[in-house]
Amino acid sequence: MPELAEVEFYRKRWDTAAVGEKVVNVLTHDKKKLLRELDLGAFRRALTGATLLSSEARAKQMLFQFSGDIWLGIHLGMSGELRVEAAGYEPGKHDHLVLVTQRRSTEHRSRGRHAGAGNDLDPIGARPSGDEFVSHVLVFTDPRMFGSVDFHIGKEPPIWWSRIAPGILSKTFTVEAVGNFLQRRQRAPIKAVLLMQERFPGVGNWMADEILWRAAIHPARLAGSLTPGEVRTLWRECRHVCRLALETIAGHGGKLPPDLNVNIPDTWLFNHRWARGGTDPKTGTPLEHATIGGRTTCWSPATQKL
DNA sequence: GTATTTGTTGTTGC
DNA sequence: TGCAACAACAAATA
Repeated sequence: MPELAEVEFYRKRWDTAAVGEKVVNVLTHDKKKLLRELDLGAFRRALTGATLLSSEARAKQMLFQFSGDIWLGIHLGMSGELRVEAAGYEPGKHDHLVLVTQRRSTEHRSRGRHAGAGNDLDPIGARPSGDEFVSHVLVFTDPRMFGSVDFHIGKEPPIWWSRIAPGILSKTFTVEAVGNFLQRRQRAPIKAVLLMQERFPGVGNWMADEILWRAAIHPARLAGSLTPGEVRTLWRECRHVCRLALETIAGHGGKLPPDLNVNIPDTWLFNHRWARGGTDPKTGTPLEHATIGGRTTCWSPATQKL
């Protein structure tokens, strides 16, 4: 599931629950894939006792900063999720990384931009009922194991973090930059080009379809065939969809109901694209599906023409 | 049993 | 060289 806004949603979940808390236990399994790059011993030793200071999401990646110059990077892959469980949670089959965190229930949390939010952020902390400690279990679960975990020690964030392309909502994401990129990829279908993270960081399969649908551009059009007007519309809808998705999906302080779709309006393609016999919410006409750029693609033939 | 899946990387060939 | 297409990764779900 996780694209730009879902990643931000999951980041907030961990951040909201556990910034200011100290890691008291690190549980891992699966050495083969997700944690393949890691020295598990060093990883557990370093993280145990470290306090979660802050976190950030960029594109589809997250970076959690801990005390002691420790950084934890997470990519959710195709099926990854971050959850927060109560103390005593028993990790399941696909819980590949589990951090047990703790703080004194009397401690005040100083937490940067969340300062002043207080205990009401934390349903467990809100009722300490005499307990000395508040505890959370941070779970990274990923059945398909396309995700990855990176561990880094240093004053600066890891190098891969700084190499993530500037966001679509940043100033460097200009019409010109988009136009130039589309020219370089002129022989590829626009759908495939929108999935390229070096220019459209955070855009995944459903966001690409949503953008093209709103821009009224057929996903199989070759990138080089777009008129200057279409390039401008595409640029605008990239920004629009990113902004809307972040507001709608990630804009609730990590407290959305578990079903991420719940607050997404019917006016989005998102809510119609998977249904068999789904219809375009703007025109009521049937949607079409095909594999374009190697991925399942949904579009509205009534408004997106070849 | 078959086909499908919201991501990324490495390989192959143009 | 640069770009485009595709297989592979793994496991759940329909």
